[in-house]
Amino acid sequence: MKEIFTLSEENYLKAIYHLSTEDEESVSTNALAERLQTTAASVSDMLKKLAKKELIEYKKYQGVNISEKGKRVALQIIRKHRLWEVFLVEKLSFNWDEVHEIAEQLEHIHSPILVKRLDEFLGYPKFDPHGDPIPDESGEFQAMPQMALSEMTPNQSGLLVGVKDTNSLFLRHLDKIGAYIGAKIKVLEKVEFDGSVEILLEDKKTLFISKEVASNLLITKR
Amino acid sequence: MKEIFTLSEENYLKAIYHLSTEDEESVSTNALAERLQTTAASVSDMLKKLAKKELIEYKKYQGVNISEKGKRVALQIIRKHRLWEVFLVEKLSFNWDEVHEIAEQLEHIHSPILVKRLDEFLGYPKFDPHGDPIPDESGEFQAMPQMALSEMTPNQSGLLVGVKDTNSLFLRHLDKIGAYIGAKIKVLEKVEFDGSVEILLEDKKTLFISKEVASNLLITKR
DNA sequence: ATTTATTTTTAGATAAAACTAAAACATCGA
DNA sequence: TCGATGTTTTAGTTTTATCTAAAAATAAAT
Repeated sequence: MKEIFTLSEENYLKAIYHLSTEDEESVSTNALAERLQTTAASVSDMLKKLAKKELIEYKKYQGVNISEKGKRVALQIIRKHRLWEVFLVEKLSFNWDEVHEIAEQLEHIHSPILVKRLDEFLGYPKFDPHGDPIPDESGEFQAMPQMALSEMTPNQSGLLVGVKDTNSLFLRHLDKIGAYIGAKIKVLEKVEFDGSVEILLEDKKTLFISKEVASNLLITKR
Repeated sequence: MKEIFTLSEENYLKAIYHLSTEDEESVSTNALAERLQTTAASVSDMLKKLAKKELIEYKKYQGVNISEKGKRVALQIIRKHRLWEVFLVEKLSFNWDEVHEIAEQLEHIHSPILVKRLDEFLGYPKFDPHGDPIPDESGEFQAMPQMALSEMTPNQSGLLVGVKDTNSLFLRHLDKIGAYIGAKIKVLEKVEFDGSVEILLEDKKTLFISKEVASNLLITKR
């Protein structure tokens, strides 16, 4: 007897989950309204609904925290989103900057068996094309210790494992400079003046990365 | 500037299209209500909406006919439905009796490029797992001349190219007796008494097919 | 050709998810 | 501590897609 949620409820849950992992604190109404491109009033309405279904813990004027139940639901949606992204890139040869909107739709397809079969078809991937971990059926995922490129010091090196921003313009910029998930990156020098970083990419090519870009690249050591 | 339709509108259009190809005449409100498991009142409401968008031709109390525009939209949804069914069966190893409900959801994903890539990935299939033709991007499809097995006469033979009913129980019965799309079938004898048919399947095995089953199997000669 | 039965449409309500405007609450600075 | 400011909630609408009950139109039957 699997409980079914509406498109809206699913999108709210996902947003609440993401915002609560970004900040440690409870999520504010305004932050949600901003994220979901809607008004605080609409958010308020929906929060009452989600609280009644025990998907969130909510006290008026105090912001929300996602409940265990809510987290389970959110992680399954995220699982589907990321699996579909892998499918689109690996099987349908989409570029990694083109898959987000389509996956936003596909993530709401309800069929546990479909997800299972898709996972199998894709060879049980652990990360999506942007380097984000894919939760398993019980919501567990591997979180590697990672840091932003902008926080590394000269002579440290590691692998590019993820991006913070998944904006299309940003991703295409990465394609252009030859950076991809899995690439080896070594920090050569940090420029005091503008916060940019000089790196060695794949032991082949040196280049300068702006502060903005560097802070959106996630690196794991070895 | 592609016009977007709601889930409901798409489901109505598809139902109207299917009902108008089944009967030659215009589609009645009640038939639609029955098909969509809703009330005549709801159908009446929706018909006004679809008519205003010029997706159907509608005169009060006279039933509906689908317009050219409506047909275009319906055929694209049907295209998506059937492509996804091929994907589920060919790539995710679903059985042909399991794919309908999932494809009912997937058919509403809006992304022309996705459909194109999926079609390519599947090798431009012309028929879905039940033998139904897949319309191309402009809505054209190959319609083979076909007849129900129950209408064939002894000694005629042909290939099983489709099923009328896609009910799960029926399809699993076909699996059990070894009948599949593409199988060669020769009519040996027709039994007067109960309308059943004795056939030779794949030049290997003879068996009796009930009248009910025979009338749901579509055969094309040679 | 009327009456009866069936089908279809309208009228009025409901539920979900959004909105605007206004009221209630919280917080921070003086 | 008490306003000023900003945040959040409530109240009242709107839109979409339903529904039930009743009215209107069509079709069937005597």
